[in-house]
Amino acid sequence: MNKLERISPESVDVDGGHLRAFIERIERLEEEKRATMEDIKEVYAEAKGNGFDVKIMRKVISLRRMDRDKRVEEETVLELYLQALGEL
Amino acid sequence: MNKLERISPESVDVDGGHLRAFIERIERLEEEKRATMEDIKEVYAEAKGNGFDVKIMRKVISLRRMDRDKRVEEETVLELYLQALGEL
Amino acid sequence: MNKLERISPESVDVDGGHLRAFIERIERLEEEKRATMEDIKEVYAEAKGNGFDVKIMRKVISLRRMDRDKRVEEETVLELYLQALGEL
Amino acid sequence: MNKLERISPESVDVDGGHLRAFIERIERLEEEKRATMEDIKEVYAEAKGNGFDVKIMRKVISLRRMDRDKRVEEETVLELYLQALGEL
DNA sequence: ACCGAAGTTGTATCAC
DNA sequence: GTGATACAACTTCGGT
Repeated sequence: MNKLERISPESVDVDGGHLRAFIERIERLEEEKRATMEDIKEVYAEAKGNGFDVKIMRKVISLRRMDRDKRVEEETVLELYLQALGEL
Repeated sequence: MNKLERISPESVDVDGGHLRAFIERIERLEEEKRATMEDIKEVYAEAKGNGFDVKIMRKVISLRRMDRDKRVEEETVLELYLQALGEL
Repeated sequence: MNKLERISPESVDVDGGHLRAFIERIERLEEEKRATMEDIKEVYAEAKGNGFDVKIMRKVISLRRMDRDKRVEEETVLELYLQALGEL
Repeated sequence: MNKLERISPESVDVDGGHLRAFIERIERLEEEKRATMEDIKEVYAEAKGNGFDVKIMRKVISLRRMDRDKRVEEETVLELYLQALGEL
């Protein structure tokens, strides 16, 4: 038995091709995300160029995002209530 | 110039006693936080023992926290608006 | 009230007052925790103001915490051994 | 009319329609970004389901990203050199 | 003991 | 460069 085989024998048989495929899918998606983030920055820059206050815009967007999140959470709680009632 | 003096000479004169004091203050506060987290767990356990659903309780508390956060954010936006108006 | 009595829908009487009391105890504790977290941040800020590197401080504290946990674990094992010996 | 709209409406000539358009473009892009992040999480989950270690995968991707950034940086420096040479 | 979800911590990005 | 925001990574917690 050589040195490499002695190290973590159970993980020696990793399917490199399979792993590589996953890695590359993720990297492609991350590149997509990065591009979208660039686009967002550009829109902010354009808005700023039109005299709008970026800081305020961010806050407004953050507030609207909170509203959405809150709505989702409310639905989740409702579902939990209904489940709990069903189990009584 | 010897080896030690070449390595990050500007950080050689760290005031160890001063640093230690900061570290210990933080560690004391972290211990305090840990204790509070323990207390919270105990209250959840007690509530569960009284027939309440911990998962639902967590969601409810999360919702109420969101409400508070949203209120704070609204105030922040309001302040930003007032600032922006003052600058017009 | 036992489990069976809770089954019929008309007796789905969640004790709101009781629940509210638990919720409020938890929220009070969470506020306490939040305040402690604020304090910690302030100490880091103060340390930074005194020229210390916050990132490194965090590392130091993290290492000391690991050591502490390790020491506690070792003491637990030791106690188990001692108990076992006492029972021989 | 809500709280925010009540503030000196007559002297604040923000172009609401224009602002709204910017906000909505950003929100649309953020939704796109969120969807991509979801996709990434799904790929990780699928990889995990195939027996791969997500934590290690993240490390691998992070290392490859650093390499890529480093390579891009080096190319940038190289271009600067070439430009400088061209200007001699 | 593991899993998924939630929360926390640490780091990077961004606007000023 | 600094403080604030957002993201990524890690830990915790309750349930199975």
